Amino acid sequence: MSAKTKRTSLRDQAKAMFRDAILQAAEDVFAERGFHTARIQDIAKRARIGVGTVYNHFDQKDDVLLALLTERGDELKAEFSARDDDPKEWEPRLRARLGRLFGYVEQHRNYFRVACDLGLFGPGHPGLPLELRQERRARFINELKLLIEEGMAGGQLQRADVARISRFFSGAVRGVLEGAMLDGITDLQAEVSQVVDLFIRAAGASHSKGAR
Amino acid sequence: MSAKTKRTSLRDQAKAMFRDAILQAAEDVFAERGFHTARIQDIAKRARIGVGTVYNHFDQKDDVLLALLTERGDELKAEFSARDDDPKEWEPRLRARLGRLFGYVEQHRNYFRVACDLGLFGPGHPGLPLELRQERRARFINELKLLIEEGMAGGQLQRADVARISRFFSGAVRGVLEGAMLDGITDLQAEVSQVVDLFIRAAGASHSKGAR
Amino acid sequence: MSAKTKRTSLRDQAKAMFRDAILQAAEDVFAERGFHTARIQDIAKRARIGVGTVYNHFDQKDDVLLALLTERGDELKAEFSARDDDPKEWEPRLRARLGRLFGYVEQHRNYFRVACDLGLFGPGHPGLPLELRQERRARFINELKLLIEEGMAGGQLQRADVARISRFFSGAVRGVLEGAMLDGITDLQAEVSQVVDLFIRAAGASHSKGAR
Amino acid sequence: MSAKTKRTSLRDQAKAMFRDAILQAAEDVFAERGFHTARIQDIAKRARIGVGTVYNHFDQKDDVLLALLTERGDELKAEFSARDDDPKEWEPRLRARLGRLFGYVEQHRNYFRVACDLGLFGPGHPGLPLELRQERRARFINELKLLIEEGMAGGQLQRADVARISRFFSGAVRGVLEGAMLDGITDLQAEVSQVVDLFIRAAGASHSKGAR
DNA sequence: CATGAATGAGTCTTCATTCAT
DNA sequence: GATGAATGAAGACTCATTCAT
Repeated sequence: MSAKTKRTSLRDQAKAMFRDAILQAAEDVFAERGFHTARIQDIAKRARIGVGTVYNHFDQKDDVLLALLTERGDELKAEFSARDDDPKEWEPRLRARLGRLFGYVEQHRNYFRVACDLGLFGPGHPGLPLELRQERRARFINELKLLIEEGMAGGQLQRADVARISRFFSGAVRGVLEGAMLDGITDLQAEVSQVVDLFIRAAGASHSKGAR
Repeated sequence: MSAKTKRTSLRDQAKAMFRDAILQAAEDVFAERGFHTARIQDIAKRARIGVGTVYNHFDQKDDVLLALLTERGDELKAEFSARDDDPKEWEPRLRARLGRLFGYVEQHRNYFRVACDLGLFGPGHPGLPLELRQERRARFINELKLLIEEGMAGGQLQRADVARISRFFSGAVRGVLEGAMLDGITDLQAEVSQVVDLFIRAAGASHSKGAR
Repeated sequence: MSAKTKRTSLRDQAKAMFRDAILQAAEDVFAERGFHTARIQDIAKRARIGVGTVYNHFDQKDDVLLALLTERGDELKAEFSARDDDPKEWEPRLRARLGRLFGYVEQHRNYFRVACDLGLFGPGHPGLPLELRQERRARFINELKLLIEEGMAGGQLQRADVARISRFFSGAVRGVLEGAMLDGITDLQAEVSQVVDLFIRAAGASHSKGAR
Repeated sequence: MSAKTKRTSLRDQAKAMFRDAILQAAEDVFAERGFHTARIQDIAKRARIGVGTVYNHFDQKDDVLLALLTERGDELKAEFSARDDDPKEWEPRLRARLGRLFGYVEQHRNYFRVACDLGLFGPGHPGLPLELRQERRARFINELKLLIEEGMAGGQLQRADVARISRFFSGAVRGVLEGAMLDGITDLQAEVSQVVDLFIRAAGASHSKGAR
């Protein structure tokens, strides 16, 4: 049984390796050429495998993108999610969580470019499964809304329309990340504190400002 | 000669009408289906003309997009540009200019969606003429940078890294516009004042805050 | 209006010519290589047109076959159908109708081969729309059954299980046609009388035999 | 040596079992989906083995079909062939031999469908090795021709063009078998006597008819 | 020898572009 | 200049075949 288990395990490992290689290659190719312009052949070549192999792991081109957005998106969300060892105070917690988010983006720039293009923040490129586009955006924005609501409930942020604030803030985050990468800035971490500072001053409660 | 001039003029008018119809149709179709997914035939059908006619006015599909982004982009930029009758004070001037920007977007939602997708703010969808993407973004961002620099020079904004601030602010503007449209908000004008308020509080000089 | 009518008519004519050329080419190519082995490219080349043109007239490969079987099948059935100037007597009528059928097959050998392959008589090649296969066969067999029933009602044929007789006879007809063509016989018409003679002797009423 | 012989024998048995399972699966799958539409994978799955195993027993897909047609065809021919204990009289002998043929078809319906499709009687589906198609047909038709010639020589059948008669009769046999199966008739044996009766009346010598 | 994942040649189908009317 | 059918290059996807385990 041990032998069989081991063999199966090896197969699964190999399978996972191919799958990962495909996703990694897709990440790069999609980022470079865009989803529609990218050819399966390009992905296969980048992954140093045959075209058919891609189809052994994914039913269609769309599914490669879907898997990429879903899996990397899960990781991204996991980074941004609250953790037990996060600071108790709201503002430091925001800094910590956003720091992890920026860190993940720094490590997965190509995924981030693709995800932005495909609707992580905004409406996303049409001509793609609508449900996918909406679900992607909702997950990130909702997480952000909850965080903002916490801030308002805790008195760190002024009471205001949460949807409005989160549109403003999520946009700012996107602008900072995309802009920084476009401007050739490599240390995204360094941008975190500025974004948080600006946001706190923008939406923070008055006494918070007075404290400065 | 007068007759000839007149006839030529009529021809030009007719020509311009076709051209406009094509651009309008392209705007709608690109917004609905995305540039790559949209077919020339779709645009022609929407414009109620033949495919060949599109090619009488544009050399290739890319050029339709190029013209759309260039011409609507010029209009957008014109709206956002400073005007003689703008308020002299910096903050009211920002409100006025941003108000016109939001107004234009409200009137040309489809163009805005396409432009966002193609690089008005960010890197834009790859697989398109790079020069176009960069030029688009640059024009808007530069205008914004100038405005921000004015604010810093005039003391209305804290001295800071202009590029950073403009990445933050341009992103926020995009987030508010795209988000509001996604959330079904029809009166974009109503969002202007909130965006400016948040921005002023975020980046404004201390006495500015105190003044509130 | 006349001009427009004329032009439309010309266009329609041209359209029909392309369509016919495609069907004719398909008939030949399908007969030579079989439906599955035939490539759209082969059909296009045989018709001296571009691949895309095939798709301007038919949605998919299947539809070319469908149109071929339907249209030629209609013609075939029309030949076999009763006509006003057919002899009143049953047996001469059978000879006349079968004669026309054989004549049509002689003129459209390739269609006949394809149709046989695809279910004119039998179950037809699987992997094709089932409804199509069944409908094709039914049309011919039903016509034959009616004719046989007439013969029984009129006393020219012995009373018997119509389905059985028609299976026997339709098979014989197929065997004679396919076999004759395989054996290199060019004058199919000459086979008609033998088939009818055999059939009459096989299934004819006793007095019919006695008459001989 | 005995041990080795035995072991080899077991191996051969096992090998034969795989081979048979593949042919049986192929028979079913080809009948259901048609040769071209059937995938090796389908056959392997139906045989509950791996794809590679199919290739351990057959060089290519074509060879599976070839073996199927050859081996089942041999069995079919063996059934139809004359046997020592066949009746001495020609007509009863025909009944006996055709009875065994129908019996074999009843037991191997799927093979029969495939064989019909691929040229047991007629030209068969093109796009396959021509030699195979012709050889298949020839074997059955020749056997039939010999039988018919015997009948003519013995005076049971009218003197006539053997090729013509055999085209008629082989077609009728095919029509009865395929038609009966299509019409859902399970007892093919019951059809034998009717086919023979019809054929004898059609082609039998006059006194033969009178004898009835 | 069984296995099934890897492979890439082969096809259908789409759609930007051309051009005769 | 408008039109829309013709065109063929390009790309997604399939599946027979190979081969490492």
